[in-house]
Amino acid sequence: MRVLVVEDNEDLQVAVPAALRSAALAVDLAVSIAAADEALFVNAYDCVVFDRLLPDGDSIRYVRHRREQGWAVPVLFLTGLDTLADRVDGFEYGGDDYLVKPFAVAELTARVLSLCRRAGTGRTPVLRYQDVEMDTGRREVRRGGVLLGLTAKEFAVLEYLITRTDRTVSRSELIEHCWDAAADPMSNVVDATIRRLRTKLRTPDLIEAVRGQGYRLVRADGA
Amino acid sequence: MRVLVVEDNEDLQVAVPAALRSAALAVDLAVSIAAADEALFVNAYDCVVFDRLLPDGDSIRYVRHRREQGWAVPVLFLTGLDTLADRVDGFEYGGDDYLVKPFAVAELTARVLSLCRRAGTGRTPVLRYQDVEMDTGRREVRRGGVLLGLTAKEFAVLEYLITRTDRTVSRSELIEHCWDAAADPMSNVVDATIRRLRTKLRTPDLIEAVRGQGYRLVRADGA
DNA sequence: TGGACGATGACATTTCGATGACACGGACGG
DNA sequence: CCGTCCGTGTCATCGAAATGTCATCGTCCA
Repeated sequence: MRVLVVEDNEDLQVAVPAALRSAALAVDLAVSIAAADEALFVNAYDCVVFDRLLPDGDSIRYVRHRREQGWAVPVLFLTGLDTLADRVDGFEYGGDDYLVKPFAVAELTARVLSLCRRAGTGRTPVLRYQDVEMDTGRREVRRGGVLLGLTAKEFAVLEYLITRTDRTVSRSELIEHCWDAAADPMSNVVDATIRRLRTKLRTPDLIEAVRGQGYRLVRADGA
Repeated sequence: MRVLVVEDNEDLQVAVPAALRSAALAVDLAVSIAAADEALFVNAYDCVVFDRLLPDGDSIRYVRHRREQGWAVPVLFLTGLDTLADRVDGFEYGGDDYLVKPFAVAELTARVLSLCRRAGTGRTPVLRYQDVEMDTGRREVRRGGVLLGLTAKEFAVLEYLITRTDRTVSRSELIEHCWDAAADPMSNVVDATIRRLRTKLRTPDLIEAVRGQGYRLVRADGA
């Protein structure tokens, strides 16, 4: 899951991405509406975190504008203006959630995860595939009850695959959703991550490679 | 199925063809309208993906021009100009579909496949010929319910034949639609692929050779 | 009966995924 | 502040699968 954070406050520019990354999200940062527009132009995000007030304007106006054109990516606004009127504005103008400063980064993380999930295959806090259980809230994965120590990237990739069981997912799709803008689409990062995942899962063929297409988890009915 | 991608952005020049190829499409690349015109003159394509803005002009003007001459190949425009007015323009001037940047390459692939299919046998998700079923979305082929492991080329050739049941398809036509520009029309790649297909289909005469003409699938009513 | 054409199988080449070794950088603890 | 560990990305290499090439054989028809 990939998130764009649009924030001009220097403290939050550090804290917010850090918190989201530790939740296995890929995070890009933009410091203005113009920069955000550019990033949204180039990449596919699963969620956007907008500060209300940015150097080049009020982000609500921007989001409203995009919504009118059918843009559907979930948005969470951060704001210090905590009046009820503003809160209403946030929702009316295309915001999906709202967080009033000061806020706990943990809370932000939880809300962003929820928004990402909402956009995807219907909010499931615990994902299952055969005897693999992913607790997306705690960021824990168990295989047959045994806790596997997955890293953030491994978690992100497995989550993406597991929410798309039975579908083949291309490398570029994985890069697009599990890595941030710094990722090189030509490298074999995905391969490397898949390999580490397979090792930790202790069953290499749980994740199947589809030659020329990508990877997939096959819905195994009986087994 | 063969697709022409017209794109001047270097990142997309890599990513888009890669994604389409992984969907078993043969892809050629042009970097300008002039190059595209040349390619369209020389080869037959099942679909064209046009970037809106190219170094030598707006591709919409070009497509409109070609449409006026009766040109009917499906076109998908990629654009960053996401105003409603532009969207309308895209359709009015001969575009069959429209994708606003940023887009997920998976989405692009899905739309292109859909356009290719629409142009052919009118959007059939599952193609059938006798007891052969092709799931074009999933890229799977079954014979009497049994999954056959077809490779990308085999799939492409069978798909082309099956959507033209009862018609004889020449080798050059197959080369043109299932291979990219690098293919040598004099070689017997087609023969080799047909042979492998026959083997996997387990019935050699399912694909019939027409001496001096090419190959065809015959609509067998009783059998 | 000879020649053109398709079928076939062996083999060469290319492509792609798997793998392990290593490099880099940030986090953390001493 | 330094050293170590861990997560992550990169690279070279290997091997298997896919694809392309070639020589040969069979067959159909003039």
